Amino acid sequence: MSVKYSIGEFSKKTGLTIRTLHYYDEIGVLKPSFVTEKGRRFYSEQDLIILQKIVTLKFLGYSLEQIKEFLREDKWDIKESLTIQKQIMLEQKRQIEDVIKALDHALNVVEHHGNVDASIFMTLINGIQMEKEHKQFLKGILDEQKVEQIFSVSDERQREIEKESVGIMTELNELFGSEPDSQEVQSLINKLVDLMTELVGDWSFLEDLADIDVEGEEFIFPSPFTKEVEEWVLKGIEINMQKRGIKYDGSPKG
Amino acid sequence: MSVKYSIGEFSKKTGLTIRTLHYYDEIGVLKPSFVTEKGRRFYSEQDLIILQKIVTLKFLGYSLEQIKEFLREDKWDIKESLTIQKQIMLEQKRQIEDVIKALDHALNVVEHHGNVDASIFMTLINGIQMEKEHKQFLKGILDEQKVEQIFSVSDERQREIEKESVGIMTELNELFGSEPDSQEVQSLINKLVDLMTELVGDWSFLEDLADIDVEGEEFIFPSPFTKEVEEWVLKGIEINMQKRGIKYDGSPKG
DNA sequence: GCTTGCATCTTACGTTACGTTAGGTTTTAT
DNA sequence: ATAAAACCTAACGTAACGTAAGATGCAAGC
Repeated sequence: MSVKYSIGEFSKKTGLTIRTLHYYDEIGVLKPSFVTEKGRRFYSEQDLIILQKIVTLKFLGYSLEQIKEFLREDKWDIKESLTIQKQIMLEQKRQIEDVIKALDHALNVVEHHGNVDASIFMTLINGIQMEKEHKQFLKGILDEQKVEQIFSVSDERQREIEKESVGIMTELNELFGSEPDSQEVQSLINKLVDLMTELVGDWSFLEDLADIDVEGEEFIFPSPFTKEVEEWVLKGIEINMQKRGIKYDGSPKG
Repeated sequence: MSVKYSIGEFSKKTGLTIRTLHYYDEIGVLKPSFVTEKGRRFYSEQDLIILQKIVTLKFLGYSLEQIKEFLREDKWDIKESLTIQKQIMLEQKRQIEDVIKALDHALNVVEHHGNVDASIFMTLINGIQMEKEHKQFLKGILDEQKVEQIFSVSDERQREIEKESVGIMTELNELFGSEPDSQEVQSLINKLVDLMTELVGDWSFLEDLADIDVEGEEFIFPSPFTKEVEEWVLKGIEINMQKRGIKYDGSPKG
């Protein structure tokens, strides 16, 4: 037989570590075609071919357990298997793209503002993170057209809004303690409400939302402010809404 | 204090399992703000906010160990951290895209031919998998322009070539045993050589390659045939080359 | 006060694909 | 013969939990 390679040679030839070859032997995905009485492993040309398959299938994202089965019976439905695998990979890609988008927007803000308050930062990321689920969630409540309209703002504009919003929130944070109906605070809140309005169309759907019983699922919207600052800001928003002639009850639901 | 939630309630509110909360407590990333003498955990509103951060940072792909540090000192350089993270995610995305491309091409072939011989299949995937490294490798040997020219074939055409090649390889496999210089075999080999020539421009670079000492790194090109079939096919190629008036020595290098 | 039942606790092993010592044996080279 | 490589097995470590198993705790009904 052609038991050509010691494990060291085989390792160099394949680029896999000796430990990996030991492991493959152990779990039975590739046992060397010859083992001496004293336990030394020797691999053949045929083993090289099998390993080639293993490496290739690993590249496609299959687990060693799956690969083991594939090698056992070469009757596996390649087409179905590939299709499933592609679906899995596409899903992973989508997730990564979401993450990259969030990182991108976050960087956009950070590059403009320098280091930002952690809570505000988290709110920003969360908004992006939740966009899809949020959208899906709203589609179950409102009509689809409206939801699409709400989220119709361009990516570029969204970045703008994010930057400005973060700036305003930061300023609000710093103004905490002053009068909620002061000129300065009201001006900021005005801008913030305008920005949010641009982002979500109008806020009337919030009233629809209020009717829905979300059963402790308030975890969806984290606040960018501490408890006290939030109450203070809410007071400011209430005043602002009254000035605009819109009823808005910011008090917590009993 | 506001020790509002038992672990069960907290679990429902956050969507994380009790086990996960136990684990976060264990590794110190989130310890409940109150624990009874008998060990019962109770979480506060503040804990909710911290957990919100944890979940958000996890979404961005950070490890719990990193998150722990981030939470400890809120002086972390957000910008640098985000930039690094983005690079990591982009790299992951690239890798997944390579896999998807390979799966895609493979499916393209399988859908056209039905289940294909495993070895041929592996060769196909491997060609795609290795494309980048291969390209990089060749750039170290040949001039860049030539390398680019070699890989200039369109994606669509590449799929065509792959389908046809697989078909020919399959037929060759079935014809094994007949005379290498028969009309049928030579016709197939002719087509195969033509296809390969289209894919890689011309083969003259193979001669340049022969001068390079690759030191046991032949693992790069797996064969789509078994040992015997390969020898038989090589004989056919040799004959074909002679007919074309090109010297080609398919015999193994001593 | 007692039992039932649910909530919660700790302990600890399983998962994936190896990396990394540690300590002993075998083969090869001098 | 002896030293240096090469190789062996055994076993723990990794990340982020899932999944029992078995022991307590606690509120409610009898």
